[in-house]
Amino acid sequence: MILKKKLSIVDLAKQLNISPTTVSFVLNGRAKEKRISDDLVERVLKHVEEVGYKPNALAQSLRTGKTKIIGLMVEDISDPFFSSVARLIEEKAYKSGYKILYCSTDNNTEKTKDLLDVFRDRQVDGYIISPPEGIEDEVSSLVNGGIPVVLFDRYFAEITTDHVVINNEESSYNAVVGLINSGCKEIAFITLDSLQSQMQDRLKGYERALNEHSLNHHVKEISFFQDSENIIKHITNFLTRKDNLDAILFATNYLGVSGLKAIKALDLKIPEDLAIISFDDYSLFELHSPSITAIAQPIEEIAEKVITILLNKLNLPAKYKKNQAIVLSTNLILRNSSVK
Amino acid sequence: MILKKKLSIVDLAKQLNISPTTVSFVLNGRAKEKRISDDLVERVLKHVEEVGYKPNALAQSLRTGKTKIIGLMVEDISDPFFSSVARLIEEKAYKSGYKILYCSTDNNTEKTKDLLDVFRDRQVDGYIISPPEGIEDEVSSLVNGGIPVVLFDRYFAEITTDHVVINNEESSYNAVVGLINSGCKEIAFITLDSLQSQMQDRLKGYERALNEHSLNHHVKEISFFQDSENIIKHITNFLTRKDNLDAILFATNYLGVSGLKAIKALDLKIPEDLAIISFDDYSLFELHSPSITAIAQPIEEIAEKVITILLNKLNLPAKYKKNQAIVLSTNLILRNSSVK
DNA sequence: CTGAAAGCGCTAACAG
DNA sequence: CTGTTAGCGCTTTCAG
Repeated sequence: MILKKKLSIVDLAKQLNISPTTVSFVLNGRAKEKRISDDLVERVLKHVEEVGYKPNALAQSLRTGKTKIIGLMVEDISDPFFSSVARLIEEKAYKSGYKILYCSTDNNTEKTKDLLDVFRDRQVDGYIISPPEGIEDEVSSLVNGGIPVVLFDRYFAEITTDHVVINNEESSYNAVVGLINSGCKEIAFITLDSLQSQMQDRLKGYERALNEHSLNHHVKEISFFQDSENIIKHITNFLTRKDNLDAILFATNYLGVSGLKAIKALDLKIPEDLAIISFDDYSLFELHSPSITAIAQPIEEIAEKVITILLNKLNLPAKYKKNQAIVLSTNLILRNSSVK
Repeated sequence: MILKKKLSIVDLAKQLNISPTTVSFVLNGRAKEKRISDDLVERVLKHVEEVGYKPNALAQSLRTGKTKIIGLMVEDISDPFFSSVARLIEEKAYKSGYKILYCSTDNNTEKTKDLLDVFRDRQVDGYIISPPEGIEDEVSSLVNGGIPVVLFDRYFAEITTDHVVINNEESSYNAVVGLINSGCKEIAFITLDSLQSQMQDRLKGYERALNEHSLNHHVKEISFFQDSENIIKHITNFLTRKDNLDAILFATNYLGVSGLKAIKALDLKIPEDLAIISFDDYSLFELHSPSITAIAQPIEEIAEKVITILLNKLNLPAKYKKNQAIVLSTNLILRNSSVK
């Protein structure tokens, strides 16, 4: 079925006794424009079909400078939030003829810089990035170079970029207020020791809610760079030291999962001993006993916005597009873990 | 920091007053071989560093026919099993200088064929595929064309390929025997209506165990192509009709998750009313009440084998490599859901 | 309407 | 040791 020998456009031209130019025009749908006879067009198309000719995308890219490849850099593709978003982005990208070159950054600044180089070398047409700290300069220079970049999940306040994020501050504010209303007084916030915008905003929301109600702050910042084993240890330690807590808000899904494991090991009752809310929803939280209240991100909307903005930029000259900062709303899914 | 203007190897040569060839040789580490003076080598390297020159990977690829890109096709990147494997593969690939072009096949044969075309057009150097049914011919022609392909999770018995799978039959056999030993008599197997090898093998193991103990078969095959909503409905319906069941083995993680939801909705007690075992472990199963016994796949080993085999083939001429069929063992993690 | 020819940036024979 | 040069396969300008 599939031919061994790779045909080039020149081969086709020879076989058809016409010039490569003509073949190229026909293939690129510029026949009308170039006033090529319908007869010829059909003959070319038919022959292309017959011999199963496929243009060499590499040569095309080298010539046109366009690769039809989007570079997707997420924190960790095995995280359910990121893999779900990636899945949807992929789908929409393929529909528009774009392929995805992807990688996980591990939130590692140096690794990410290397990866950006790799992507640049391969001349990806556009970037979708959930950036780690410290790559402002690299992103800036991409943007200034007129290359489409969309950040998501977090962004850099200092530089102007397209980005789509959620209303992090409001989301954690609302979650904490919910806990307060259900009678909690000593509410902890377990988060990452991260300066990334989304983490800082979640922290702000938590603090604002507590301040408005004159409650004590209990913030536990966990280092991102460790395995779940260690995260559980740190949470366990925190919970043991702070034995007066009556509620916890987890800043990410995997902190939530690790937290649940710690709580289980400590044999604490949810929500009696500890009310729980976690950022990011997924099946685990629904099926847990008791079910876990979660701040669900609008995954589909995020993916939709990200890819729409990017495709738009890809198709229109840079000058016509101004940057978009999209802030989407989360959905607080009330379950049994947060009501005393 | 990053330069706007793209430098070519010819520019460098001019600036250094030498020929592009020399620059190319130095850059490709063939200086010694070509007996280029250490002095010159250093001068070139220094200059390259200074001006921040990066070769154009596209041109390199067009010239050499190598892209240093691996095409990764999984069933669904948002599935925790596949995303975990993908994560590990990615990491190892990058370490060897390979990038990953990925896509989800949705188990859709036509879509996969298209995707294979796309990958071929982009001249990926090698393929890692968890194949849907019906792409034997395409895989064959790739393999026959001398292109490195490694299948995983499933394979095609009819064609010889490198692949890494798990001992599916034995795994489900052992799981079912476990259920039988703990007193279960009416054991259901909830699986997909799939002819893929891994599904068929899991079914075989189930049937063999039942036959050896002269127990009744209760197989429910669910169509792959529907959302989880519908899967839950089908499972609910099945459980309602078959109200004499005392155990279920789920053939995949998401069937397991859907099953748990159905069971919860029906208010059945695990393991009293129904003992449960599911293929594929993850955090949900450990934290569930009761915790769910799972057949854990050796994710790291799978990724390790897959990428090792592929890199090997990539680096050695096809003739020297014979195909490897790796069968890895699973780990039955006994938890509370399977002991009556 | 069609063809010749000039590159895109790189590699590698081949010739000094 | 180093330079010239011919492509890899495609697009596109410019001339018919």
